[in-house]
Amino acid sequence: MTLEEGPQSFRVRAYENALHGVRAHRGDLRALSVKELAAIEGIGKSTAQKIREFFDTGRVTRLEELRRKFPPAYVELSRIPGLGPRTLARLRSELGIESVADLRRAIEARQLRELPGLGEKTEANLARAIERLGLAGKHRRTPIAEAMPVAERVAAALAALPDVSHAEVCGSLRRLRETVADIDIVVASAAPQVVMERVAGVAEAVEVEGGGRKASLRVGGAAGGLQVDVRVVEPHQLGAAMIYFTGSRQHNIALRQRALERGWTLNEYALKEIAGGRVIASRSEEEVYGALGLPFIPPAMREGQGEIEAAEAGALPRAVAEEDLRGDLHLHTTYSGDGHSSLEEVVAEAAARGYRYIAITDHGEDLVMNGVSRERMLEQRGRIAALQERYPDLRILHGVELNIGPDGGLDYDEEFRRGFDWCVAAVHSHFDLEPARQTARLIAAMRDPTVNVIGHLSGRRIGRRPGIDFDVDAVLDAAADTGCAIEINSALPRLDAAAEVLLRARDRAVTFVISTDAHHIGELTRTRWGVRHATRGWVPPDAIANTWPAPRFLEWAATRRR
DNA sequence: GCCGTTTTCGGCCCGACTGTTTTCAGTCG
Repeated sequence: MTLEEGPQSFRVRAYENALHGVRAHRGDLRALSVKELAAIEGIGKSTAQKIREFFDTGRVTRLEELRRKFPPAYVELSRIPGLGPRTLARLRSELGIESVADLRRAIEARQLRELPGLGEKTEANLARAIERLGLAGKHRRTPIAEAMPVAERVAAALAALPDVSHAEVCGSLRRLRETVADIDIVVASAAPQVVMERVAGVAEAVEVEGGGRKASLRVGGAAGGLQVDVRVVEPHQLGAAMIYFTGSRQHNIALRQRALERGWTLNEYALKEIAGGRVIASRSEEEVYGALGLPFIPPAMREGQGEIEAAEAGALPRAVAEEDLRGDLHLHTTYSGDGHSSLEEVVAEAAARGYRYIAITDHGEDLVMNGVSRERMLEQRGRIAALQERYPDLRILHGVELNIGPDGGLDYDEEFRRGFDWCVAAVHSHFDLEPARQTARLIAAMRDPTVNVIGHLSGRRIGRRPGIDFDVDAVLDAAADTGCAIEINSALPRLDAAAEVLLRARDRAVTFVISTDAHHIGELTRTRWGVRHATRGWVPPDAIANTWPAPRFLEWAATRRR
Protein backbone atom coordinates (compact mmCIF):
# COMPACT_ATOMS: atom_id res chain seq x y z
CA MET A 1 0.00 0.00 0.00
CA THR A 2 2.76 2.38 0.81
CA LEU A 3 4.08 1.80 -2.68
CA GLU A 4 0.95 3.09 -4.25
CA GLU A 5 0.43 6.25 -2.27
CA GLY A 6 3.00 6.84 0.40
CA PRO A 7 3.16 5.98 4.03
CA GLN A 8 1.31 9.13 5.09
CA SER A 9 -1.65 8.38 2.94
CA PHE A 10 -4.95 8.27 4.67
CA ARG A 11 -5.64 4.89 3.19
CA VAL A 12 -2.61 3.43 4.90
CA ARG A 13 -3.74 4.92 8.17
CA ALA A 14 -7.20 3.54 7.61
CA TYR A 15 -5.77 0.04 7.25
CA GLU A 16 -3.70 0.55 10.39
CA ASN A 17 -6.78 1.67 12.27
CA ALA A 18 -8.63 -1.38 10.99
CA LEU A 19 -5.81 -3.56 12.30
CA HIS A 20 -6.18 -2.03 15.74
CA GLY A 21 -9.90 -2.65 15.57
CA VAL A 22 -9.23 -6.29 14.81
CA ARG A 23 -6.70 -6.60 17.61
CA ALA A 24 -8.94 -4.95 20.16
CA HIS A 25 -11.91 -7.10 19.24
CA ARG A 26 -12.89 -9.72 21.79
CA GLY A 27 -14.35 -12.89 20.42
CA ASP A 28 -14.13 -14.85 17.21
CA LEU A 29 -13.99 -12.64 14.13
CA ARG A 30 -14.56 -15.66 11.93
CA ALA A 31 -18.14 -15.90 13.11
CA LEU A 32 -19.02 -12.35 12.02
CA SER A 33 -20.81 -11.27 8.85
CA VAL A 34 -19.59 -8.41 6.66
CA LYS A 35 -22.11 -6.12 8.30
CA GLU A 36 -21.01 -7.12 11.79
CA LEU A 37 -17.35 -6.72 10.87
CA ALA A 38 -18.04 -3.24 9.49
CA ALA A 39 -19.56 -2.27 12.83
CA ILE A 40 -16.14 -2.65 14.47
CA GLU A 41 -14.38 0.66 15.11
CA GLY A 42 -12.02 1.46 12.25
CA ILE A 43 -13.40 -1.20 9.90
CA GLY A 44 -15.67 -0.12 7.06
CA LYS A 45 -17.48 -1.97 4.33
CA SER A 46 -14.43 -2.39 2.14
CA THR A 47 -12.14 -3.85 4.77
CA ALA A 48 -14.97 -5.95 6.19
CA GLN A 49 -15.43 -7.58 2.80
CA LYS A 50 -11.72 -8.31 2.54
CA ILE A 51 -11.66 -9.90 5.98
CA ARG A 52 -14.71 -12.01 5.16
CA GLU A 53 -13.15 -13.03 1.85
CA PHE A 54 -10.00 -14.09 3.65
CA PHE A 55 -11.90 -16.25 6.14
CA ASP A 56 -14.02 -17.82 3.41
CA THR A 57 -11.38 -18.43 0.73
CA GLY A 58 -8.02 -17.95 2.40
CA ARG A 59 -7.21 -15.21 -0.10
CA VAL A 60 -7.75 -11.50 -0.63
CA THR A 61 -8.22 -10.62 -4.30
CA ARG A 62 -7.16 -7.01 -3.84
CA LEU A 63 -3.94 -8.09 -2.12
CA GLU A 64 -3.15 -10.47 -4.97
CA GLU A 65 -3.72 -7.68 -7.48
CA LEU A 66 -1.30 -5.47 -5.58
CA ARG A 67 1.28 -8.22 -5.43
CA ARG A 68 1.05 -8.63 -9.21
CA LYS A 69 1.38 -4.89 -9.66
CA PHE A 70 4.32 -4.70 -7.25
CA PRO A 71 6.47 -7.84 -7.60
CA PRO A 72 9.06 -8.67 -4.90
CA ALA A 73 12.02 -7.18 -6.83
CA TYR A 74 10.16 -3.88 -7.01
CA VAL A 75 9.16 -4.01 -3.34
CA GLU A 76 12.85 -4.44 -2.57
CA LEU A 77 13.43 -0.98 -4.03
CA SER A 78 11.11 0.54 -1.47
CA ARG A 79 13.51 -0.55 1.28
CA ILE A 80 16.14 1.92 0.13
CA PRO A 81 16.33 4.84 2.56
CA GLY A 82 15.59 8.14 0.87
CA LEU A 83 13.64 6.53 -1.94
CA GLY A 84 9.95 7.05 -1.37
CA PRO A 85 6.84 5.99 -3.26
CA ARG A 86 6.57 9.03 -5.50
CA THR A 87 10.14 8.96 -6.76
CA LEU A 88 9.86 5.20 -7.13
CA ALA A 89 6.77 5.50 -9.28
CA ARG A 90 8.52 8.03 -11.51
CA LEU A 91 11.61 5.86 -11.85
CA ARG A 92 9.39 3.00 -12.90
CA SER A 93 7.30 4.88 -15.43
CA GLU A 94 10.02 7.12 -16.85
CA LEU A 95 13.09 4.88 -16.71
CA GLY A 96 11.52 1.43 -16.55
CA ILE A 97 13.27 0.60 -13.27
CA GLU A 98 11.88 -2.60 -11.76
CA SER A 99 14.61 -3.75 -9.38
CA VAL A 100 17.61 -2.66 -7.32
CA ALA A 101 19.86 -3.91 -10.13
CA ASP A 102 17.98 -1.72 -12.63
CA LEU A 103 18.40 1.27 -10.37
CA ARG A 104 22.12 0.66 -9.92
CA ARG A 105 22.56 0.57 -13.70
CA ALA A 106 20.54 3.75 -14.15
CA ILE A 107 22.68 5.54 -11.58
CA GLU A 108 25.88 4.39 -13.27
CA ALA A 109 24.50 5.64 -16.60
CA ARG A 110 23.73 8.99 -14.92
CA GLN A 111 20.10 8.79 -15.98
CA LEU A 112 18.49 9.96 -12.76
CA ARG A 113 19.91 13.46 -12.93
CA GLU A 114 18.10 13.97 -16.22
CA LEU A 115 14.74 13.83 -14.51
CA PRO A 116 13.32 17.15 -13.33
CA GLY A 117 13.47 17.44 -9.57
CA LEU A 118 16.32 14.96 -9.25
CA GLY A 119 19.98 15.84 -9.47
CA GLU A 120 23.54 14.68 -8.96
CA LYS A 121 23.22 14.76 -5.22
CA THR A 122 20.16 12.52 -5.24
CA GLU A 123 21.96 10.08 -7.50
CA ALA A 124 24.96 9.95 -5.17
CA ASN A 125 22.77 9.56 -2.08
CA LEU A 126 20.84 6.69 -3.61
CA ALA A 127 24.05 5.00 -4.72
CA ARG A 128 25.33 5.18 -1.17
CA ALA A 129 22.02 3.96 0.24
CA ILE A 130 22.12 0.93 -2.07
CA GLU A 131 25.61 0.08 -0.86
CA ARG A 132 24.36 0.10 2.70
CA LEU A 133 21.12 -1.71 1.94
CA GLY A 134 20.97 -4.85 3.98
CA LEU A 135 22.86 -3.03 6.69
CA ALA A 136 20.44 -0.18 6.99
CA GLY A 137 17.37 -1.00 4.92
CA LYS A 138 14.10 0.52 6.03
CA HIS A 139 12.82 -2.73 7.48
CA ARG A 140 15.91 -3.97 9.24
CA ARG A 141 15.14 -4.48 12.91
CA THR A 142 17.40 -5.29 15.82
CA PRO A 143 16.37 -7.46 18.79
CA ILE A 144 15.77 -5.45 21.94
CA ALA A 145 18.42 -7.41 23.83
CA GLU A 146 21.07 -6.05 21.47
CA ALA A 147 19.74 -2.53 21.19
CA MET A 148 18.99 -1.77 24.83
CA PRO A 149 22.56 -1.96 26.19
CA VAL A 150 23.81 0.18 23.30
CA ALA A 151 21.09 2.75 23.91
CA GLU A 152 21.75 2.92 27.62
CA ARG A 153 25.48 3.30 27.07
CA VAL A 154 25.06 6.14 24.58
CA ALA A 155 22.43 7.86 26.72
CA ALA A 156 24.73 7.70 29.75
CA ALA A 157 27.60 9.17 27.74
CA LEU A 158 25.37 11.99 26.50
CA ALA A 159 24.02 12.65 29.98
CA ALA A 160 27.61 13.14 31.18
CA LEU A 161 28.31 15.93 28.67
CA PRO A 162 28.49 19.50 30.02
CA ASP A 163 25.26 21.50 29.98
CA VAL A 164 23.14 18.37 29.54
CA SER A 165 20.36 17.96 32.12
CA HIS A 166 18.75 14.83 30.69
CA ALA A 167 19.47 12.20 28.06
CA GLU A 168 16.55 9.81 27.74
CA VAL A 169 16.13 6.71 25.61
CA CYS A 170 12.81 7.15 23.80
CA GLY A 171 11.33 5.56 20.68
CA SER A 172 10.09 2.00 20.46
CA LEU A 173 12.85 0.92 22.83
CA ARG A 174 11.22 2.93 25.62
CA ARG A 175 7.94 1.23 24.81
CA LEU A 176 9.82 -2.07 25.11
CA ARG A 177 9.07 -3.31 21.62
CA GLU A 178 10.69 -6.65 20.88
CA THR A 179 12.70 -5.36 17.96
CA VAL A 180 13.64 -1.83 17.01
CA ALA A 181 14.57 -0.11 13.75
CA ASP A 182 16.75 2.49 15.44
CA ILE A 183 17.47 4.12 18.78
CA ASP A 184 16.01 7.51 19.65
CA ILE A 185 17.60 9.59 22.38
CA VAL A 186 16.26 12.94 23.50
CA VAL A 187 18.79 15.25 25.13
CA ALA A 188 17.77 18.31 27.14
CA SER A 189 20.32 21.08 26.95
CA ALA A 190 20.33 24.85 26.73
CA ALA A 191 23.56 24.59 24.72
CA PRO A 192 22.83 22.32 21.73
CA GLN A 193 25.97 23.38 19.88
CA VAL A 194 28.13 22.02 22.70
CA VAL A 195 26.31 18.69 22.56
CA MET A 196 26.72 18.51 18.79
CA GLU A 197 30.43 19.22 19.04
CA ARG A 198 30.97 16.48 21.58
CA VAL A 199 28.58 13.90 20.21
CA ALA A 200 31.28 12.49 17.95
CA GLY A 201 33.09 11.24 21.03
CA VAL A 202 30.40 8.74 21.93
CA ALA A 203 30.07 6.84 18.65
CA GLU A 204 31.94 5.58 15.62
CA ALA A 205 30.30 7.68 12.96
CA VAL A 206 28.31 10.82 13.15
CA GLU A 207 26.23 12.90 10.79
CA VAL A 208 25.02 16.16 12.23
CA GLU A 209 22.08 17.62 10.34
CA GLY A 210 21.92 21.20 9.24
CA GLY A 211 19.73 22.47 12.01
CA GLY A 212 22.35 21.78 14.63
CA ARG A 213 19.96 19.94 16.94
CA LYS A 214 19.89 16.55 15.30
CA ALA A 215 22.62 13.97 14.88
CA SER A 216 22.66 10.45 13.52
CA LEU A 217 25.23 8.10 14.98
CA ARG A 218 26.22 4.60 14.02
CA VAL A 219 27.12 2.58 17.06
CA GLY A 220 28.23 -0.99 17.61
CA GLY A 221 30.16 -3.29 15.33
CA ALA A 222 27.77 -6.14 14.62
CA ALA A 223 26.09 -6.21 11.21
CA GLY A 224 26.82 -2.60 10.40
CA GLY A 225 25.82 -1.31 13.80
CA LEU A 226 22.77 0.49 15.01
CA GLN A 227 21.53 3.91 14.05
CA VAL A 228 21.09 6.25 16.98
CA ASP A 229 19.13 9.44 16.37
CA VAL A 230 20.00 12.11 18.89
CA ARG A 231 17.75 15.13 19.24
CA VAL A 232 18.61 18.09 21.44
CA VAL A 233 15.76 20.15 22.90
CA GLU A 234 15.55 23.00 25.39
CA PRO A 235 15.06 21.73 28.95
CA HIS A 236 11.60 23.29 29.16
CA GLN A 237 10.55 21.28 26.07
CA LEU A 238 11.60 17.91 27.44
CA GLY A 239 8.13 16.57 28.23
CA ALA A 240 6.62 17.37 24.85
CA ALA A 241 9.75 16.06 23.12
CA MET A 242 9.73 12.79 25.03
CA ILE A 243 6.09 12.17 24.19
CA TYR A 244 6.77 12.99 20.58
CA PHE A 245 9.86 10.77 20.26
CA THR A 246 8.49 7.91 22.31
CA GLY A 247 5.45 7.48 20.08
CA SER A 248 3.91 5.35 18.97
CA ARG A 249 2.88 7.30 15.91
CA GLN A 250 -0.69 6.15 16.42
CA HIS A 251 -0.64 7.27 20.03
CA ASN A 252 0.71 10.69 19.05
CA ILE A 253 -1.90 11.15 16.37
CA ALA A 254 -4.62 10.40 18.89
CA LEU A 255 -3.10 12.88 21.36
CA ARG A 256 -2.97 15.60 18.70
CA GLN A 257 -6.55 14.99 17.73
CA ARG A 258 -7.41 15.38 21.38
CA ALA A 259 -5.48 18.65 21.49
CA LEU A 260 -7.34 19.95 18.44
CA GLU A 261 -10.69 19.23 20.08
CA ARG A 262 -9.61 21.65 22.79
CA GLY A 263 -8.43 24.36 20.40
CA TRP A 264 -4.79 23.44 20.99
CA THR A 265 -2.03 21.93 18.93
CA LEU A 266 0.61 19.48 20.07
CA ASN A 267 4.06 19.16 18.52
CA GLU A 268 7.48 18.06 19.76
CA TYR A 269 8.02 21.39 21.51
CA ALA A 270 4.82 22.09 23.36
CA LEU A 271 1.10 21.83 23.76
CA LYS A 272 -0.14 25.29 22.89
CA GLU A 273 -3.17 27.32 21.89
CA ILE A 274 -3.79 27.48 18.15
CA ALA A 275 -4.96 31.07 18.49
CA GLY A 276 -2.19 33.16 20.01
CA GLY A 277 0.26 30.36 20.57
CA ARG A 278 0.23 30.47 24.37
CA VAL A 279 2.02 27.40 25.76
CA ILE A 280 -0.25 25.16 27.83
CA ALA A 281 2.31 22.52 28.82
CA SER A 282 5.71 21.27 27.68
CA ARG A 283 8.09 20.69 30.59
CA SER A 284 7.12 17.18 31.64
CA GLU A 285 5.10 14.35 30.16
CA GLU A 286 2.81 14.41 33.20
CA GLU A 287 2.05 18.08 32.52
CA VAL A 288 1.13 17.47 28.91
CA TYR A 289 -1.08 14.45 29.63
CA GLY A 290 -2.62 16.31 32.56
CA ALA A 291 -3.48 19.33 30.41
CA LEU A 292 -5.17 16.98 27.96
CA GLY A 293 -7.29 15.63 30.81
CA LEU A 294 -5.42 12.34 31.05
CA PRO A 295 -3.33 10.58 33.66
CA PHE A 296 0.26 9.78 32.76
CA ILE A 297 0.18 6.90 30.30
CA PRO A 298 3.12 4.52 30.75
CA PRO A 299 5.30 4.37 27.62
CA ALA A 300 4.81 0.62 27.31
CA MET A 301 1.08 1.21 26.81
CA ARG A 302 1.41 3.90 24.12
CA GLU A 303 0.58 1.74 21.13
CA GLY A 304 -2.63 3.42 19.98
CA GLN A 305 -4.66 0.42 21.09
CA GLY A 306 -7.32 2.28 23.01
CA GLU A 307 -5.10 3.34 25.91
CA ILE A 308 -6.24 6.96 25.69
CA GLU A 309 -9.92 6.06 25.88
CA ALA A 310 -9.20 3.64 28.71
CA ALA A 311 -7.15 6.24 30.57
CA GLU A 312 -9.93 8.77 30.25
CA ALA A 313 -12.45 6.25 31.58
CA GLY A 314 -10.14 5.34 34.46
CA ALA A 315 -9.97 1.82 33.05
CA LEU A 316 -6.25 1.69 32.35
CA PRO A 317 -4.63 -0.76 34.76
CA ARG A 318 -2.02 0.71 37.08
CA ALA A 319 1.45 -0.10 35.82
CA VAL A 320 3.17 -2.60 38.08
CA ALA A 321 6.43 -1.23 39.49
CA GLU A 322 9.58 -2.99 40.64
CA GLU A 323 8.77 -1.88 44.17
CA ASP A 324 5.57 -3.95 43.97
CA LEU A 325 7.50 -7.19 43.61
CA ARG A 326 8.04 -9.10 46.82
CA GLY A 327 9.83 -12.08 45.41
CA ASP A 328 11.59 -13.70 42.46
CA LEU A 329 10.39 -17.16 41.57
CA HIS A 330 12.76 -18.34 38.86
CA LEU A 331 16.39 -18.31 39.97
CA HIS A 332 19.31 -20.52 39.01
CA THR A 333 22.47 -21.31 40.95
CA THR A 334 25.68 -23.15 40.14
CA TYR A 335 23.76 -26.41 40.67
CA SER A 336 22.50 -25.86 37.13
CA GLY A 337 25.26 -26.39 34.60
CA ASP A 338 24.54 -22.93 33.19
CA GLY A 339 24.30 -21.10 36.53
CA HIS A 340 27.09 -18.73 37.54
CA SER A 341 26.30 -17.69 41.12
CA SER A 342 26.28 -19.87 44.21
CA LEU A 343 23.16 -20.63 46.21
CA GLU A 344 24.47 -18.46 49.04
CA GLU A 345 25.17 -15.53 46.68
CA VAL A 346 21.71 -15.72 45.13
CA VAL A 347 19.96 -15.81 48.49
CA ALA A 348 22.07 -12.94 49.82
CA GLU A 349 21.29 -10.86 46.73
CA ALA A 350 17.55 -11.54 47.05
CA ALA A 351 17.66 -10.58 50.72
CA ALA A 352 19.53 -7.39 49.86
CA ARG A 353 16.76 -6.50 47.43
CA GLY A 354 14.29 -6.74 50.28
CA TYR A 355 12.36 -9.72 48.96
CA ARG A 356 10.06 -11.64 51.30
CA TYR A 357 10.11 -14.88 49.33
CA ILE A 358 12.08 -16.47 46.51
CA ALA A 359 12.23 -19.79 44.73
CA ILE A 360 15.51 -21.46 43.80
CA THR A 361 14.71 -23.25 40.55
CA ASP A 362 17.60 -25.12 39.04
CA HIS A 363 17.03 -27.31 36.01
CA GLY A 364 15.37 -30.71 36.31
CA GLU A 365 17.35 -33.80 35.38
CA ASP A 366 15.88 -34.16 31.88
CA LEU A 367 17.88 -31.19 30.64
CA VAL A 368 20.88 -33.22 29.64
CA MET A 369 23.68 -30.67 29.84
CA ASN A 370 22.50 -28.57 32.75
CA GLY A 371 20.04 -30.68 34.75
CA VAL A 372 20.33 -31.65 38.41
CA SER A 373 20.04 -35.24 39.69
CA ARG A 374 17.73 -36.31 42.52
CA GLU A 375 20.65 -36.70 44.88
CA ARG A 376 21.98 -33.23 44.18
CA MET A 377 18.49 -31.77 44.50
CA LEU A 378 18.09 -33.32 47.94
CA GLU A 379 21.48 -32.01 48.92
CA GLN A 380 20.46 -28.53 47.78
CA ARG A 381 17.27 -28.83 49.83
CA GLY A 382 19.34 -29.48 52.92
CA ARG A 383 21.53 -26.47 52.27
CA ILE A 384 18.48 -24.27 51.76
CA ALA A 385 17.01 -25.45 55.08
CA ALA A 386 20.23 -24.50 56.83
CA LEU A 387 20.42 -21.18 54.99
CA GLN A 388 16.80 -20.39 55.86
CA GLU A 389 17.71 -19.98 59.52
CA ARG A 390 20.00 -17.08 58.65
CA TYR A 391 17.24 -15.26 56.74
CA PRO A 392 14.16 -15.11 58.98
CA ASP A 393 12.51 -12.39 56.83
CA LEU A 394 13.01 -14.19 53.52
CA ARG A 395 11.13 -17.39 52.80
CA ILE A 396 13.35 -19.54 50.55
CA LEU A 397 11.33 -22.02 48.52
CA HIS A 398 13.10 -25.03 47.14
CA GLY A 399 11.91 -25.13 43.58
CA VAL A 400 12.83 -26.62 40.23
CA GLU A 401 12.56 -25.74 36.57
CA LEU A 402 11.02 -28.82 35.03
CA ASN A 403 11.28 -29.69 31.34
CA ILE A 404 8.05 -30.21 29.46
CA GLY A 405 8.55 -33.22 27.19
CA PRO A 406 7.02 -33.50 23.71
CA ASP A 407 3.84 -35.00 25.16
CA GLY A 408 3.71 -32.98 28.35
CA GLY A 409 5.74 -35.35 30.49
CA LEU A 410 7.89 -33.88 33.27
CA ASP A 411 11.15 -34.70 35.09
CA TYR A 412 11.51 -37.20 37.97
CA ASP A 413 8.17 -38.66 39.10
CA GLU A 414 5.15 -37.08 40.70
CA GLU A 415 6.12 -38.13 44.20
CA PHE A 416 9.58 -36.61 43.88
CA ARG A 417 8.13 -33.46 42.32
CA ARG A 418 5.78 -33.11 45.29
CA GLY A 419 8.87 -32.71 47.44
CA PHE A 420 9.52 -29.28 45.92
CA ASP A 421 7.87 -26.11 47.25
CA TRP A 422 7.58 -24.55 43.80
CA CYS A 423 7.67 -25.98 40.28
CA VAL A 424 8.27 -23.99 37.12
CA ALA A 425 7.63 -26.08 33.99
CA ALA A 426 9.02 -24.93 30.67
CA VAL A 427 9.70 -25.99 27.11
CA HIS A 428 13.37 -26.51 26.28
CA SER A 429 13.17 -28.91 23.36
CA HIS A 430 10.96 -30.09 20.47
CA PHE A 431 10.25 -26.61 19.14
CA ASP A 432 8.95 -27.86 15.80
CA LEU A 433 5.94 -29.95 16.75
CA GLU A 434 2.66 -29.09 15.10
CA PRO A 435 0.56 -26.51 16.98
CA ALA A 436 -2.05 -28.97 18.22
CA ARG A 437 0.64 -31.04 19.91
CA GLN A 438 2.33 -28.00 21.42
CA THR A 439 -0.99 -26.86 22.81
CA ALA A 440 -1.73 -30.27 24.29
CA ARG A 441 1.76 -30.44 25.71
CA LEU A 442 1.45 -27.11 27.52
CA ILE A 443 -2.01 -27.91 28.84
CA ALA A 444 -0.87 -31.30 30.09
CA ALA A 445 1.88 -29.60 32.08
CA MET A 446 -0.62 -27.10 33.47
CA ARG A 447 -2.88 -29.89 34.65
CA ASP A 448 -0.07 -31.56 36.54
CA PRO A 449 -0.76 -31.05 40.26
CA THR A 450 2.84 -30.14 41.06
CA VAL A 451 3.27 -27.38 38.49
CA ASN A 452 2.81 -23.83 39.79
CA VAL A 453 3.76 -21.87 36.71
CA ILE A 454 4.67 -22.31 33.07
CA GLY A 455 8.03 -20.65 32.44
CA HIS A 456 8.86 -18.70 29.24
CA LEU A 457 5.69 -19.89 27.55
CA SER A 458 6.86 -20.05 23.94
CA GLY A 459 10.58 -20.69 24.43
CA ARG A 460 11.42 -17.99 21.88
CA ARG A 461 14.68 -16.07 21.67
CA ILE A 462 13.75 -12.77 20.07
CA GLY A 463 15.40 -12.36 16.69
CA ARG A 464 17.10 -15.76 16.97
CA ARG A 465 14.58 -18.51 17.38
CA PRO A 466 10.81 -18.41 17.04
CA GLY A 467 8.85 -19.84 19.91
CA ILE A 468 6.63 -22.87 19.69
CA ASP A 469 3.39 -22.41 17.79
CA PHE A 470 0.37 -23.05 19.98
CA ASP A 471 -3.29 -22.11 20.46
CA VAL A 472 -3.06 -19.06 22.70
CA ASP A 473 -6.74 -18.97 23.63
CA ALA A 474 -6.82 -22.63 24.58
CA VAL A 475 -3.72 -22.26 26.74
CA LEU A 476 -5.05 -19.13 28.46
CA ASP A 477 -8.35 -20.88 29.12
CA ALA A 478 -6.43 -23.77 30.66
CA ALA A 479 -4.43 -21.36 32.82
CA ALA A 480 -7.61 -19.79 34.14
CA ASP A 481 -9.21 -23.21 34.60
CA THR A 482 -6.33 -24.92 36.39
CA GLY A 483 -5.00 -21.97 38.36
CA CYS A 484 -1.56 -22.66 36.94
CA ALA A 485 0.23 -19.31 36.57
CA ILE A 486 1.96 -18.01 33.46
CA GLU A 487 5.42 -16.53 33.79
CA ILE A 488 6.37 -13.10 32.54
CA ASN A 489 10.03 -13.81 31.87
CA SER A 490 12.04 -10.61 32.31
CA ALA A 491 15.06 -11.56 30.20
CA LEU A 492 15.26 -9.20 27.20
CA PRO A 493 15.98 -12.00 24.72
CA ARG A 494 12.79 -13.72 25.90
CA LEU A 495 10.09 -11.32 27.18
CA ASP A 496 7.93 -14.41 27.19
CA ALA A 497 4.88 -14.74 27.33
CA ALA A 498 4.68 -12.17 24.53
CA ALA A 499 2.77 -8.94 25.10
CA GLU A 500 0.04 -10.03 22.66
CA VAL A 501 -0.52 -13.11 24.78
CA LEU A 502 -0.77 -11.01 27.93
CA LEU A 503 -3.28 -8.71 26.22
CA ARG A 504 -5.37 -11.70 25.18
CA ALA A 505 -5.58 -12.75 28.82
CA ARG A 506 -7.38 -9.54 29.80
CA ASP A 507 -10.84 -11.07 29.99
CA ARG A 508 -9.71 -14.20 31.79
CA ALA A 509 -8.81 -14.88 35.40
CA VAL A 510 -5.21 -15.79 34.66
CA THR A 511 -2.54 -15.44 37.34
CA PHE A 512 0.92 -14.25 36.34
CA VAL A 513 4.35 -14.23 37.93
CA ILE A 514 7.14 -11.81 36.96
CA SER A 515 10.45 -13.69 37.12
CA THR A 516 14.02 -12.95 36.13
CA ASP A 517 15.22 -16.47 35.25
CA ALA A 518 18.55 -15.17 36.55
CA HIS A 519 21.63 -17.33 35.99
CA HIS A 520 23.84 -14.78 37.74
CA ILE A 521 23.14 -12.41 40.64
CA GLY A 522 23.62 -9.46 38.31
CA GLU A 523 20.47 -10.58 36.51
CA LEU A 524 18.06 -10.09 39.40
CA THR A 525 17.77 -6.48 38.22
CA ARG A 526 16.01 -7.72 35.09
CA THR A 527 12.78 -7.10 36.96
CA ARG A 528 12.89 -3.61 35.46
CA TRP A 529 12.18 -5.14 32.08
CA GLY A 530 9.67 -7.62 33.45
CA VAL A 531 7.46 -4.95 34.98
CA ARG A 532 7.55 -2.90 31.79
CA HIS A 533 6.71 -5.94 29.71
CA ALA A 534 3.78 -6.72 32.00
CA THR A 535 2.65 -3.11 31.56
CA ARG A 536 2.87 -3.53 27.80
CA GLY A 537 0.44 -6.41 28.19
CA TRP A 538 -1.87 -4.33 30.44
CA VAL A 539 -1.51 -6.86 33.25
CA PRO A 540 -2.88 -5.34 36.47
CA PRO A 541 -0.63 -5.66 39.56
CA ASP A 542 -3.10 -7.81 41.46
CA ALA A 543 -2.99 -10.47 38.72
CA ILE A 544 0.73 -10.85 39.44
CA ALA A 545 1.19 -13.32 42.28
CA ASN A 546 4.60 -12.07 43.36
CA THR A 547 3.16 -8.66 44.20
CA TRP A 548 1.13 -10.35 46.94
CA PRO A 549 2.15 -10.23 50.60
CA ALA A 550 3.97 -13.36 51.77
CA PRO A 551 1.05 -15.01 53.60
CA ARG A 552 -1.26 -14.73 50.59
CA PHE A 553 1.42 -15.80 48.16
CA LEU A 554 2.63 -18.77 50.18
CA GLU A 555 -0.91 -19.99 50.79
CA TRP A 556 -1.65 -19.79 47.07
CA ALA A 557 1.61 -21.51 46.14
CA ALA A 558 0.87 -24.40 48.48
CA THR A 559 -2.73 -24.86 47.35
CA ARG A 560 -1.93 -26.28 43.94
CA ARG A 561 -0.17 -29.36 45.27
CA ARG A 562 -2.75 -30.46 47.79
C1' DG B 1 -10.27 3.67 3.42
C1' DC B 2 -13.12 5.60 7.23
C1' DC B 3 -16.29 8.66 9.09
C1' DG B 4 -20.55 11.65 9.84
C1' DT B 5 -26.87 16.33 12.98
C1' DT B 6 -21.99 20.86 9.75
C1' DT B 7 -23.50 12.85 6.75
C1' DT B 8 -22.67 10.59 1.05
C1' DC B 9 -18.19 14.56 0.14
C1' DG B 10 -14.36 16.40 2.03
C1' DG B 11 -12.00 16.23 5.59
C1' DC B 12 -8.37 13.23 8.03
C1' DC B 13 -1.69 15.40 13.00
C1' DC B 14 2.80 17.81 12.88
C1' DG B 15 7.27 19.52 11.73
C1' DA B 16 12.33 19.16 10.07
C1' DC B 17 15.39 18.48 6.60
C1' DT B 18 17.10 17.84 1.83
C1' DG B 19 17.61 18.80 -2.80
C1' DT B 20 15.96 21.14 -6.02
C1' DT B 21 13.86 24.95 -6.50
C1' DT B 22 13.16 30.48 -6.12
C1' DT B 23 8.26 28.62 -3.45
C1' DC B 24 8.12 23.57 -3.19
C1' DA B 25 7.83 18.39 -3.33
C1' DG B 26 9.39 14.38 -1.30
C1' DT B 27 10.91 11.74 2.58
C1' DC B 28 11.24 10.74 7.21
C1' DG B 29 10.04 10.17 11.96
